[in-house]
Amino acid sequence: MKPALFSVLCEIKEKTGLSIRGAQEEDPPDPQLMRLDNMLLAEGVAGPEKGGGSAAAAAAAAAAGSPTDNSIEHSDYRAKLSQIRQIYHTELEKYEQACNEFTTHVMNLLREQSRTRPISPKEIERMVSIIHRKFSSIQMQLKQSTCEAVMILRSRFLDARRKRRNFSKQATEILNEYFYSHLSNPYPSEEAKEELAKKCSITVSQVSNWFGNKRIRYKKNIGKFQEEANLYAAKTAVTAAHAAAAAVQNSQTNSPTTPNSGFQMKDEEFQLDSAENKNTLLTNMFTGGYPAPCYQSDGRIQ
DNA sequence: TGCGATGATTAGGT
DNA sequence: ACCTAATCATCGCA
Repeated sequence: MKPALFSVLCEIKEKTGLSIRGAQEEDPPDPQLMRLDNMLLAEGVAGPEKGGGSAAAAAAAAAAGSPTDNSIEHSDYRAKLSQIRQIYHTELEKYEQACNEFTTHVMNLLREQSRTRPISPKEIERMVSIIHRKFSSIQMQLKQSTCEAVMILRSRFLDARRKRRNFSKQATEILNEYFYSHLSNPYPSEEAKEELAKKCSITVSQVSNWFGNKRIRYKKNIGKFQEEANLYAAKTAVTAAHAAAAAVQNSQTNSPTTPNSGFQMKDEEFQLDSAENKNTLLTNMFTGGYPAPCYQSDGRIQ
C-alpha cells in the first residue's frame, strides 16, 4: 500500500475514531457474528496459525469414539481443514484490502470535493461507516459459508457411520459365542461387556451396540439365525463337555445350572424359551439328529 | 453395481 | 442408564 494513502487512512481514523482495519470485529457486538467467530475459532479456522485445527480434530475424533488412531484419515481431515482455513484467510484479507482501498478512494474524492465545498467530519464518518457496513456484511457471508464448509467436512470425516468397519472375524466369533451361550438372557453385565470389549479389541459401547443389534435382529428373524445358533451351540457344547468332564471327576453332587426364564425382550411377552431350545439343539447335536423347527418362518414361536 | 449384512445413531420408553 | 425399534450409511460379495 502506498504511504500517501496510508496517511490518509490514518487521518480518517483520527477524525472519525473508527478502526479501519478491524471495524467489523469490534463495532457491533452482533450475536450471530460472535457465534460464527467462536465456531471458526473452535474449529481452528480462525485464530493462531498452527495446532488449533489438530486439537479440534482430535477432540471430534474422540467424541466419535474411535479408539484406533486412523492417522491417514486424520491427516486428510486436517489437510482439508487447512485448505478451508487458507481460503478463508486469503478471502478475508482480500475483503479488508478492498475495504481499505475503497475507503481511501472515497476519501480522495471527498478531498477533491472539499476544495469546492465544505465537508464536515460528520459526513466523512457517515461515508466510512456505510462502507464498513457493506464490507462487514460481505465478511459475514464469508464466515457463514466457511462455517458451512467446516460442518460438511466434519460430517464427512468424523461421522462414525461413514467410517464403519466390520469387526474382525475373531471379534464376531467371540461376541456370537457369548450371545448364543447366553441366549436365554443375552444381556451382558457391565463387567462382561468390559471383558468382551477387551477380548475383541473394541470399546464397551461397541459391545453394547453389537448386542443391541444382535438381539433385535435375532428376534426379528430367528429362522435366519438358526444355522448360526446351531453352530455356536455345538461350539459351546464342546467346551462345556470338556468342563463337564473335569467337573464330574471332582464331584457328582453339583447343583443344576441356572434356571432359564427365556429370552424376553423388554416390555414384551417374548418367551423364546431358547434355553430349552438350545438344550434340544445340543442333544440333537450329540445324537446326530437335526433340531426340530421351533419357530415359524416369520420368526414367531410355533 | 445391486443388495444383504452390519455397525452406529436416533427417538422414545422404562 | 439402558433398552427396543427404526433408520442411516458403509461394507463386501456375487
